[in-house]
Amino acid sequence: MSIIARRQRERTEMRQLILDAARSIFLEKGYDHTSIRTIAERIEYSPGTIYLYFKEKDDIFHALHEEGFRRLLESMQPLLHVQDPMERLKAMGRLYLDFALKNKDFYDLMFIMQAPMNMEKDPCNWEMGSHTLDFLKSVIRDCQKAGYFKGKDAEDLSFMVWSTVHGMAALFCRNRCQVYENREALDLVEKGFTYFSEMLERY
Amino acid sequence: MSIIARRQRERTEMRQLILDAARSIFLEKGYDHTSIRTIAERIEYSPGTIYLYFKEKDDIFHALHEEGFRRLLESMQPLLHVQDPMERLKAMGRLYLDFALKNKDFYDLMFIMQAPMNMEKDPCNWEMGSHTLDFLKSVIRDCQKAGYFKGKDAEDLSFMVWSTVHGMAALFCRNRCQVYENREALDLVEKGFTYFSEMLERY
DNA sequence: TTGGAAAAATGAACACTGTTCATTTTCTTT
DNA sequence: AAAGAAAATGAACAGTGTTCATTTTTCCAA
Repeated sequence: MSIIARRQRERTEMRQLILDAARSIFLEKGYDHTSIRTIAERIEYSPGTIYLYFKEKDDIFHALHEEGFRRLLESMQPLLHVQDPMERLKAMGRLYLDFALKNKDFYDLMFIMQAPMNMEKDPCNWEMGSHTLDFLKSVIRDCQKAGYFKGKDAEDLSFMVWSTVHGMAALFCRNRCQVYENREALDLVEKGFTYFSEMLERY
Repeated sequence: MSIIARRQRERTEMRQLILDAARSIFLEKGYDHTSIRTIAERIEYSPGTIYLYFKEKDDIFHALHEEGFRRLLESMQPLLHVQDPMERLKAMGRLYLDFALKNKDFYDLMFIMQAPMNMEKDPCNWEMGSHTLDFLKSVIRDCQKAGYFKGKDAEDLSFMVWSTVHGMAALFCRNRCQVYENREALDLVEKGFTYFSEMLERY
């Protein structure tokens, strides 16, 4: 019996080996400019071997997509210690932006990259995404119970809030902040989010 | 003399022929999945011919990038007839979003795609982009003169406003609205923008 | 310990990509 | 019609994702 167990273990180890190499190269060169051959070379295996562990290149992408969502969820943990709903909402925005700025390439992978966005193939991540979104909606509803956002629809509001932080993250990730000459991108995001927080609080 | 003139004319006609074909295929299959050979085949020329009119594939991208910015600027024309600054700001957001939703692929090309974002190569579009941004800032300053956004920095505010509409457009373009199951993406954007407009007005 | 089955890894091959360039075709002028 | 210039060609190169017949390694029973 122990042999099957070892086989299984070695299999997941090999998968992880590929994923680690792939992530490192993706984050360096981008998804499109990373070839299977390069990944294979990095781990000192032949290109064909990769296909024994992943059906296609997209599968590697999806595995990393999943890792990104796990990291995002983890980074949201501090929210559990914030009681006041509006403070919690603002903290959530901050943590989300922090994640994006500090994990630029993971963020790109998760929310910007043009990848096969089909629920069939990536049910786990859709679930994690949905959970995060559900959490956002519930925080917004808590705010409403506390007197904010009277008469607004929580779902529509959640989309607007998400759009704003995503917008900043996306402009940052794809270097569009450069149109603001002589301005530090990080500073723009910082100030922009501060204003948005104030707006939310007064809405 | 007339022959040189015709030569010149034929040259720009050929460029346009290539651009039209390229745009049509880009918008259908996306930049990465459009090959030079496909474009050549569409216009019934050999692949090599393309390279007599464009140094490389990226050059075609940049030409379309420019066309996109021309279209965006054009679609902003109605703003000249809106006097009230806050109405003008809201109208600007609407027109921007309309442009993004109706020209999904142009928008993607202009604001999302990971393309060589270097000012040296694309000075014209950086200029157009800067102008659009300058206009946004000036509208915001007009709002401030009318009593809105007291004590805020116009540039930082412009970044926040841009981020929000861009965020919606980007989530739309890259199919991330799908996490909202049973919701029409266009409806989310519509409601989201309405809320954002209200927030702006009260800020 | 050895034979053979099963699992794992290989790398050549296929059809595709962007790009280059010697060759051929077409046009223009003398 | 001949010579020269401009335009178009398509084969070739080095790269891509992916497949699969072949080889190597691992395993267990005899």
